[in-house]
Amino acid sequence: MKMPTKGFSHKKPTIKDIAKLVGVSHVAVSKALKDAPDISSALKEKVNRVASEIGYMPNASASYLSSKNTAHNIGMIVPSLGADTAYDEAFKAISEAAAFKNHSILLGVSDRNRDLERQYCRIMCENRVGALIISPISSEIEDIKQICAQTVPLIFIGGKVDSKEQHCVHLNYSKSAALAVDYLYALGHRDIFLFLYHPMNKTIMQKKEGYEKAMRARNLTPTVYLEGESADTYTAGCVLTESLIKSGNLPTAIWCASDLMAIGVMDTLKLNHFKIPEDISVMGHDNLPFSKFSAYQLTTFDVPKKALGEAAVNMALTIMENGDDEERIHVSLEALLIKRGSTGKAPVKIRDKGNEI
Amino acid sequence: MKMPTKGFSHKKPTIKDIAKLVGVSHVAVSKALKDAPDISSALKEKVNRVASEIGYMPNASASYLSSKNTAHNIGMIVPSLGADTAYDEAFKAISEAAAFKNHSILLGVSDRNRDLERQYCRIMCENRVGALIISPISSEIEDIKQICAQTVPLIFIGGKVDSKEQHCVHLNYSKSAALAVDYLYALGHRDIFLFLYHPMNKTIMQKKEGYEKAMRARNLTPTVYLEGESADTYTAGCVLTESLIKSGNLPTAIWCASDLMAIGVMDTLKLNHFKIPEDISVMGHDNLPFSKFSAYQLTTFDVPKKALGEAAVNMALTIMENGDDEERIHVSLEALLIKRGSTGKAPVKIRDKGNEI
DNA sequence: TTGTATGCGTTATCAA
DNA sequence: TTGATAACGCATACAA
Repeated sequence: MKMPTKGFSHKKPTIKDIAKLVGVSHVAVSKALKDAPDISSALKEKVNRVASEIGYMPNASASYLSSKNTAHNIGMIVPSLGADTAYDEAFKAISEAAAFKNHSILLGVSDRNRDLERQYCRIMCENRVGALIISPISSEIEDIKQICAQTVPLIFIGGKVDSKEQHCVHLNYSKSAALAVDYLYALGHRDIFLFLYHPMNKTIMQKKEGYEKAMRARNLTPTVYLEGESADTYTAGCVLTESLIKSGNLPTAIWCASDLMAIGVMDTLKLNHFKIPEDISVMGHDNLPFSKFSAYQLTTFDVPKKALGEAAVNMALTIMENGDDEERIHVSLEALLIKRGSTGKAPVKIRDKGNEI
Repeated sequence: MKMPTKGFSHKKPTIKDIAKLVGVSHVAVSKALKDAPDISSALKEKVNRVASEIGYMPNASASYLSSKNTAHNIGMIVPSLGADTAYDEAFKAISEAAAFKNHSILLGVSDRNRDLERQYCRIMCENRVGALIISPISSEIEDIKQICAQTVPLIFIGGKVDSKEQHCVHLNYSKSAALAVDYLYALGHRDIFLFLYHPMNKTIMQKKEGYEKAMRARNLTPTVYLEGESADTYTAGCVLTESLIKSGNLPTAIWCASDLMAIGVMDTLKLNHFKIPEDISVMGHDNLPFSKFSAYQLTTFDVPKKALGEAAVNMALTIMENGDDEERIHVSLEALLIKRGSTGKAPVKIRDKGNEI
């Protein structure tokens, strides 16, 4: 029989211990601790005093098990947390709102690994989180739905899922595409390329289709390049740009599917003595923290990360309080164009030979 | 009586349901599910088949309540997750190792708010995490210790706590200071400033003292500037640099306590037509993702974030498996100098009037 | 205003 | 190899 010196995983005081010390039943203590209306304030005071004296700490597992209606945690699964995404901000919004109601967040980073994502789903289910906020790594969500069915309500966030059959906070990326082409066209650009990366999920497809549609609507030829993986779009931007420079096939404007990719493009252009935006305009997407640095001044789209988190956590809390009824909640958010110094008027020589009507 | 259509927070299958269907006691099912040696493989197979058929999902709360020795989660509290820190990487290392053992991470972001930090400590305790990995916002950890005492073992990470009485993975920042001065001195710099920000916690103090000691050891005069807050060190870097430019009091090299601050410094210098590193060298600390961008090429210190997370999670898992014995575990990590283009030889005119012996 | 009895889902102990 | 029973800490319905 092991007896840890520090007393962990050993005997923590329970409401029964308090009950003994105060001289009442553990039921009275339970009620007193949660400030029930049918307990005398004298007893409440006594109970609370003794509780803090002996270092009583409620046991969330026991509480949950006993009263089945109140889950104590919220789950969240994201593909990444690092510089390439902005889920840290969404997490902060979620976590803060949850902490306010004494819930905590179980966070899993799937690292764009399907097996890990499923593993986290299972963990969340076993922990009976009140809701699982998930930005899936793919639009194929059948396996996720199957794992969590009947156990945990799902809230999908991000650009990959936009179904009326699921709760979701959806980011509309096709709108970004329309705005990007609009903006560059107004600056005189006719030769606009789009840089994408693998995998070709719904997020990327929306940008691609939105871009192609907007270009064709103006009688312009869409040109799409695809390179690299979502885990390292910076390098993809560098590689693409270098090959374009070599082939002498540069447009007057490049829109990149991610800020990091745009940074790679700008770095490569500058190394090759191109001026931004005088020679070429560059745009990104996501408004990541470094985009505003004066060395880049990247024109980009701000995705409302905080609003995303807030919408999601509100859904989660609603579900946890009122149950998950038939009706699916659906929130749609759009990115906002942030104009900075990386974009400017199209260079004159190019504009002259452009296909203006 | 509410009956949620989707069946959440309602009746999930339990081992008793499996027991009924298979025709054995729930105890046999419990054992079968965990592959106990004293159960026939025939029964195991049957049980597992039925379990997956009816969508059985273990209940971690019940499991924990029953067998007190195995906590199922690990807690983690950090001051921030965003671009100004690098805890996302540490988190990933921790989370991955934990998921491997079917543990999940309860994450709290204190946002450098003391009340929130305490709130999260309480939540972690109520959830009975097996260990709490915390990077406290201050070196004053008495309140944290008091809240968690007897309930949750603490593992301190980062530069703020370096006590033999606590488990900790400590980052030694004074070593960085020595290396920074060493390196700049070897490049010919004699006029080296240190830029710091509030609050003056242990992390900052280590850099300050290490720097001053190293400078004095070379008969150089230490010059320390203090500006802004940890939440926005970029602006602090800009402000400090502008005022130095105005007063014409620029050194040949500046070492900043954070990369973000160094970026602010570089941006401001470049806006004022200073060349880096020809006119002035700039160094940072932390090797954040943007430091390597070719527009900055920031010489900095890489703090071993992954190693930090790995050391911490190993401690946590050890404690969860073997209990928390008397002996405190102590790991010390040092940052590694990353030489890039933002530092170079001291400008000649300055070197001539420098105080060389 | 307080107490008794019962149950939540699982594991541990011991007996069969 | 399996099963009956008790226990984990707390909350609820109902009784006192």
